[in-house]
Amino acid sequence: MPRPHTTFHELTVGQVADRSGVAISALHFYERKGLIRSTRTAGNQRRYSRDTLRRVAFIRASQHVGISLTAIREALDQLPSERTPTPDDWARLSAAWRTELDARIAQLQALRDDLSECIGCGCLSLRVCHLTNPRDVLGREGAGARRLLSPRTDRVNQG
Amino acid sequence: MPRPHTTFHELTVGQVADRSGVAISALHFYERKGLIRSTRTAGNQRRYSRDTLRRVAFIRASQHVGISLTAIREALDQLPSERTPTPDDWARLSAAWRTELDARIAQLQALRDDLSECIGCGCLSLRVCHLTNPRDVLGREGAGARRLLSPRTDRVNQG
DNA sequence: GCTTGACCTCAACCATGGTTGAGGCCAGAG
DNA sequence: CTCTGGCCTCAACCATGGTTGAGGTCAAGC
Repeated sequence: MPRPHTTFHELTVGQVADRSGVAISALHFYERKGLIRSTRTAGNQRRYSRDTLRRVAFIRASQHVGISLTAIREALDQLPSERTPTPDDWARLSAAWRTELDARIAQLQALRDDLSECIGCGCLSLRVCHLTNPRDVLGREGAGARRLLSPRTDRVNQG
Repeated sequence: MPRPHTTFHELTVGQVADRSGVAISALHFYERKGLIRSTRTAGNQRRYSRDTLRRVAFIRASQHVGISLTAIREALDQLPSERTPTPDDWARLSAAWRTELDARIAQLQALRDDLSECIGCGCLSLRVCHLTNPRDVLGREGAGARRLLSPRTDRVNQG
């Protein structure tokens, strides 16, 4: 079984796929969309640096929270491009995501509370109900958050 | 301006669109997907009963929470088919949705808390972190929840 | 009886987030 | 030196949630 040659610090696409639990096709897709990067061997094969595993984990985690790839890409673009991100760099991103999450949780809670009122009055339909009059719910997420949680095949990170 | 003839209890698709803030094309789409129903006039035009406004409001509200049309349809299928749903019928649905919402909020909170830990340790990537090891996050939502909140054009229910 | 606007159907198209398959290259092992 | 597994590209396809446009009908009003 001819296995591709790699140095200690490089991973093939297959290795990243195995270790991250993400399909090769998805990795290609993420690369096309600018979420991850690779170098190429003389034979035109992709090689990923180890921190790609972190990036992929970050991508998946973020998707779980309902964030679009575009938004995730924008977040990742904040990472330093010319050095390997430090734990501190990741911590900054995580902190930003926490804020995101707090906001989303607050929205859901507001919705839930409105819904409770609606249960009381049976009004779930018109003008009275905040739920159905959501001009005050906050900002712009665009389309594309495909799932809130739990995609069909989830086993990110075996190792 | 020839306006379609309607009785007091029937609404044209245009009226439903205006009052619900949902595009006519979306109403057609919902009907194809079985989320709403209409009768037809002799001239083959749709007529909606008034509780369609409630249904549409329910659909939009549910979409805001990230629930797919398929799931919404299944919920609506629980409504009595041969009589107009009562406030109580709607209350039962709303209660079910509240449970849904509670679960989603709990998920997001768990994710957020994991994330906070990750910030502490800078681990956001591998095996250690619950966030990236989500085999325990709960159930099956399938694909398709397109947005968590706030679509681009939100003005449901003017009247 | 013609115009006009609201409505109809059906097919094509858009974006997101991917997967699948065809056809081909590269490299290590026998 | 060939076989084979892993990788490559590119195009097509899938689902969700719709929108857009072409071409045609229906009915109120002048």
